[in-house]
Amino acid sequence: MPDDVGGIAAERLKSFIERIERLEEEKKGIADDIKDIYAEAKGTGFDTKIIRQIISLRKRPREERQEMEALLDLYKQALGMDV
Amino acid sequence: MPDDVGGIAAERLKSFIERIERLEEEKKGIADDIKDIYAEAKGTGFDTKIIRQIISLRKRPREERQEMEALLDLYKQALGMDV
Amino acid sequence: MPDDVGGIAAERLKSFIERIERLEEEKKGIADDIKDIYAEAKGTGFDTKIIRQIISLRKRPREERQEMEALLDLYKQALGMDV
Amino acid sequence: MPDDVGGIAAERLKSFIERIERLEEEKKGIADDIKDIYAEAKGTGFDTKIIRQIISLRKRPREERQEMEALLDLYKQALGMDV
DNA sequence: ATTGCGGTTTTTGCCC
DNA sequence: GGGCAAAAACCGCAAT
Repeated sequence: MPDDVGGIAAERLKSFIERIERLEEEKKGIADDIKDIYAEAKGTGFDTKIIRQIISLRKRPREERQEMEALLDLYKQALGMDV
Repeated sequence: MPDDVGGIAAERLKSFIERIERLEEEKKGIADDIKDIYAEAKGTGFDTKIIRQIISLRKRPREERQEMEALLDLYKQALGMDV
Repeated sequence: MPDDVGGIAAERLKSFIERIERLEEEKKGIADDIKDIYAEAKGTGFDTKIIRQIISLRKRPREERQEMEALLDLYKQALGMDV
Repeated sequence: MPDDVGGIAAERLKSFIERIERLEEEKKGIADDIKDIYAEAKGTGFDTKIIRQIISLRKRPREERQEMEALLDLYKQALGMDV
């Protein structure tokens, strides 16, 4: 562990932190852009919640999705909920 | 809500989603870059948990100042001082 | 607006705040109990994520649920996703 | 995973869910009580937003102290001081 | 009255 | 798998 605070380790630490902070700002900028698009979509009449669902679904492998649905059905059945 | 699925609304929807997905990829790319830096820092011997704490602490003062200002404004408002 | 800080208004404010804080503690206690049950269910082999979905579904009126599903299908269709 | 839907697992699942739902109702009840107090405070002339801020500020020091202690521990750890 | 916004709580994903 | 940070859903408020 670099413990010579006055030496090079402190510099490195500072550098790491600043690089991370810089990237986090960029990340935040993009997040804001995404938010803008959702707002625009909403303004056009779309339901943003559904859009989020779609995007979420497109991320997951179809197989996994079906597995979760199957499990959900199973639980519903066990509870006597309408199948 | 645009319900002519085959028409222009579908195109718009597709466009929105693709724009969002594109930006999310970018965002993920940056998140990965950040991860890499943490890995590098760890490889250099730093404790990433501490680095996270430091970054969090550095972020807080910024937010906190804004919050305090907001509270001050609220007090002014509550006291009937012109805003 | 009660602005006589030294008078009864300050007392009332204090009282409100303490009552709220007391209730928030209770609320947190219950939230912890809920967490415990999820943990127990998980320990018994259940999938907590699905349980959460079930509970969420049981909260919503069936009609509303179907509406959302219909909208989701519509969007999927518009995007050419497997229907 | 217990898959004998008709058997005891279904009973257990049902039991877990009902216990959770019961507690969530209680929690909601308390949340409503809190809401009522805010309403009462508002009716008395107080600004609820300010009250929320105050409660939030009062909560913070508690959490912050714990956080600082945790950070201190981390530093000790990072410096190789026996934990 | 309706809708957008801010803040709070809940859920999800991630790293260890 | 358990704890922690980020994202999303939810709710009350305000402004129009």
